[in-house]
Amino acid sequence: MMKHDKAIETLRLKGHRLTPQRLIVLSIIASGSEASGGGHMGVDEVYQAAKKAYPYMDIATVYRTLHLFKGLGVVTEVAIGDRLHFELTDPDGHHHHMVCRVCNGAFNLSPHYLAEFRDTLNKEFGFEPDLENFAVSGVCAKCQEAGKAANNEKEIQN
Amino acid sequence: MMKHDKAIETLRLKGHRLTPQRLIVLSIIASGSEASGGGHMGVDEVYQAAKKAYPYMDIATVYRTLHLFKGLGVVTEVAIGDRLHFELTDPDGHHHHMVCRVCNGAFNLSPHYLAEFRDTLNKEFGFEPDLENFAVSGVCAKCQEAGKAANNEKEIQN
DNA sequence: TTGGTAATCGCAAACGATTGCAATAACTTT
DNA sequence: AAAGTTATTGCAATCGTTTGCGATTACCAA
Repeated sequence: MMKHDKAIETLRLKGHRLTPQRLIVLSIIASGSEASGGGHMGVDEVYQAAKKAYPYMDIATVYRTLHLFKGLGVVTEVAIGDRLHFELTDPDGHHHHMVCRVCNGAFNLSPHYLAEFRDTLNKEFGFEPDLENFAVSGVCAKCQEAGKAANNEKEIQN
Repeated sequence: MMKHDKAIETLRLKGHRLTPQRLIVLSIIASGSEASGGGHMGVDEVYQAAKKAYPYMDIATVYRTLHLFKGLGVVTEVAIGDRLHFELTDPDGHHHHMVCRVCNGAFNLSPHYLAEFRDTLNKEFGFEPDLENFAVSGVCAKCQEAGKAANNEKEIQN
């Protein structure tokens, strides 16, 4: 609710128009983030929900709107298993993601784990990394366990 | 030359067929990596070169071949400005990349800068990150300078 | 309240990348 | 050397995403 209104204010201030399409996409992302417990929403998920509220909604408009919101910092883009997902930007400071390549789960990662890495790249190479929207791919603890179990079964069968 | 032959051997051993298409793609990647000084090659770059040597070559075959090589560890995939690039895998140990989002330049990054990061994720979250093929996006030192200069000019004009 | 104008939209085409399928060709076996 | 098996290919369709374009519409000024 709070973030929602703030986002609308941001749109106005930067001279963007308040179209029904934008308001719908915004409210969907906002509700989605609440509903699924800090959940990211896939683009098609947003599109399907938006079409229900506004049947003429086009997928291109969804993409353009999400990119606009991303540029305004209203929304954060997360690449999950090479699809794009979006969530309301966390107002209490950005967080990053660990994305499991097996179950596609996304886990939050506090920025402090990256601060040192950024400092090193800065000092050693003068390179300024984009860490506002950082995601590491990998395998989460659960899927590592599941993987081990599966391997054991294979060994038994052989 | 060395790596080239080794790659062919790897193909054989894993039971993959030695087709002209695969040999052509391999030699293109090998020469490309030599030519442009450790350079990555874009997929279309590989495709165009391959078509000259073998006019029936299809872009789908190039993608399939590159993915096969990637799976065999012969070739390393690098995402540069959201296009895929490929290079012969460095036999002296993997290296990572810093990719400049302004000039699309790619700079090598020794794995030791990531070792600590991996350890932390492992211990704190049980998360095993994929760092074999890691690239950070950001802005390189040169483009930061250029950016500052451009901003100064703007200020003068206003 | 009305009209002007520029941002935004829906549509369709195009992008880079992937995939299904029937035809082909590399390897194995004899 | 010839035939059989099956991985691999070329082609075309499809995926998710982006872009060009003419039509629409949100906003501002009169």
